[in-house]
Amino acid sequence: MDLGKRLRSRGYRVTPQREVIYRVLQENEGKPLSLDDIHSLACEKRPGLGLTTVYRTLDLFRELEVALPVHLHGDSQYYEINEGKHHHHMVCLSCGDVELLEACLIEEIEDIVRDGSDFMITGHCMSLFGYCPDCLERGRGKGSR
Amino acid sequence: MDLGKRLRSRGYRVTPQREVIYRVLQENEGKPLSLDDIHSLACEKRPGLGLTTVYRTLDLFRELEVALPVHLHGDSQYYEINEGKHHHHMVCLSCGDVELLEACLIEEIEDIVRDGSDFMITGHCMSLFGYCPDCLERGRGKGSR
DNA sequence: CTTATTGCAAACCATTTGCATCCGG
DNA sequence: CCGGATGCAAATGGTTTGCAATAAG
Repeated sequence: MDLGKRLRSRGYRVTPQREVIYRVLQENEGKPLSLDDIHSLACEKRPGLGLTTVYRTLDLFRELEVALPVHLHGDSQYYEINEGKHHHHMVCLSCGDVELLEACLIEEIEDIVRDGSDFMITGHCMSLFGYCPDCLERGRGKGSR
Repeated sequence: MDLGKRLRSRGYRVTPQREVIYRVLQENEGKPLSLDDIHSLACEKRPGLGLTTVYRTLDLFRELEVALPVHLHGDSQYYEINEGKHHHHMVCLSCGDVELLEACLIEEIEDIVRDGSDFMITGHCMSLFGYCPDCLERGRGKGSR
């Protein structure tokens, strides 16, 4: 599970940029990061690291399944480190906070699909939207946009 | 449930462009369309209809909940008409075909969330990925990208 | 008539590409 | 050394904005 091995075994090189970006993902396990987030955080550790490198490194990490793309509401792409623990996300519509949800009903869903169609399911994505406890408490539960 | 009423009651005007775009969505119920899809189809009915108008009209339709944004794999935004029938999608990774899935386990998921967190769930999205019966038959079930 | 709507062209901006330089192995 | 990786600058392409002309009510 060490980055160097994973890179070398596929013929890729181990560079400080890749290590820094990996570290950023590791240190934010459970918190999906946008490419800009990753860039800023990586720049703190290695000033001058180019945004282009972040884009290219995340394409690579996704290919190697070192990182997983996360689909949240909105346009921008988020990533998080792949620790092999499947989970979903709950996104607060008020503050944008993301909470993890370890439960997953994919097996039940696959059963339903199997009974109703010949589709072969190989993957899925799911996100929940709502309001986090903090925002509910502060009365930002509904009206807010 | 007529478009004219829905528009006028909110102070918007009924234009041929909006009617054409609405008709395109109606005629493709169950098939998520990209903005370009909508534009091409709308242009068949009304040549010269601008792409900008498609963007603006879908923002409006989304606001009025006449259309719903659909999150599939990939980058582009898809839309489908909102007929009030909640459902999800199964996307074929080989041919891109989209099949509807009327089943939804949101209530079960909400139960799980309620037991494990104080998050208040108000919405969700889910998509399944895999291979459609046709592609499986043609042996495009796995290896293909 | 009044003003929302449209369509065009220009502006925007996130992402990608080309390329000279750099550096991992 | 050699070829992959990086960072910059330029190109790209989808989406948005400004604005004059058009048309809904």
